Amino acid sequence: MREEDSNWFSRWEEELPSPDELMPLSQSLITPDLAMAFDIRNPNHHHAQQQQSSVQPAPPPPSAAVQPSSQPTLAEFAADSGDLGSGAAGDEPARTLKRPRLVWTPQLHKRFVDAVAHLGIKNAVPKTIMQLMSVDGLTRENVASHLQKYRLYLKRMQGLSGGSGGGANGGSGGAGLGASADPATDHLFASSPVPPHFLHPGRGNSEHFLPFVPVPALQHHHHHQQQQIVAAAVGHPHLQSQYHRPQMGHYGSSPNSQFEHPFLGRQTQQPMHRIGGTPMHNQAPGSYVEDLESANGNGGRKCYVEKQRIAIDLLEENER
DNA sequence: CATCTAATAT
DNA sequence: GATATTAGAT
Repeated sequence: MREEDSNWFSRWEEELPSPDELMPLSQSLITPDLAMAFDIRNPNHHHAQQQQSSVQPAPPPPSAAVQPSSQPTLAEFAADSGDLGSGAAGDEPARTLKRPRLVWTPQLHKRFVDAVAHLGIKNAVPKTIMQLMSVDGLTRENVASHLQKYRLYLKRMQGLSGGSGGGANGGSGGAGLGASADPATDHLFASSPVPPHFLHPGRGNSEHFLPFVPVPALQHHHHHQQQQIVAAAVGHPHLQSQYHRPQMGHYGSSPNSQFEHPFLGRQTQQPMHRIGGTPMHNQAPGSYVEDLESANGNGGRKCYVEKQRIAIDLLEENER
């Protein structure tokens, strides 16, 4: 028995770069006004690794409300200029904003996984996932696309860990680091632990937690000035794919730590710090999910999306 | 209309 | 290579 077996998990996240540390070198240097101005001037094409602070998916209400206390929004631009020479220039529908490619950072992906875990495979559909994640700028398509890939990843893992046991990587319990079926198909996915239920739905034990989440309507409160600020990480397709993946034969060590990317965005501002000074951190691989179950499981009864959303936020706070 | 899967485009 | 977008079916 190697302690590694139980250690790799407690540290898996610590190795992830924290948003603050990842802060590249821009972001808050840009004032909201600038960002806005930039936004309008963004003719087309990716090449703009800028993120939108308050991107309105469809209706662009001219609410030029510039909030001085904008959260760490990004606005990371840089060499966005050079479009590919030509392309479609000319028309720049301010109404049809084209957002930059979303970059799924490990943190963002983690939120995604948490959301799926909290919802249960059954309710984990693009729309609900997106809602639970509450990341500004995230669209249903973003999630759908990612979900599609994620499902394929899970499927592959099921195949490898189902039956033979072997070693796949750490076994079914821990999907994530250690070994992936194909290092060429999943990079990101390996950065987040995969709840066991994902691998065998209807197997193992607990059927599921959330029997059915009504998910009626999320935040439809009349006054919602909570313009989440995103921050979805966006970047250059080419720039980001510069790093390689020297991870091939790694065994119980630091599998992934070369992930360096933008930051992830948060939503509603939550100046809250630790809770009551109870650092109950270090959750075991299995207990991290259980914690959730108690929150929404049978004992907890049905909860509203809002609650779940909060749950995710808190969870992240704890696991940090 | 939302979702899923596969294929294709950027 | 990672995402986005599309198509066709459910």
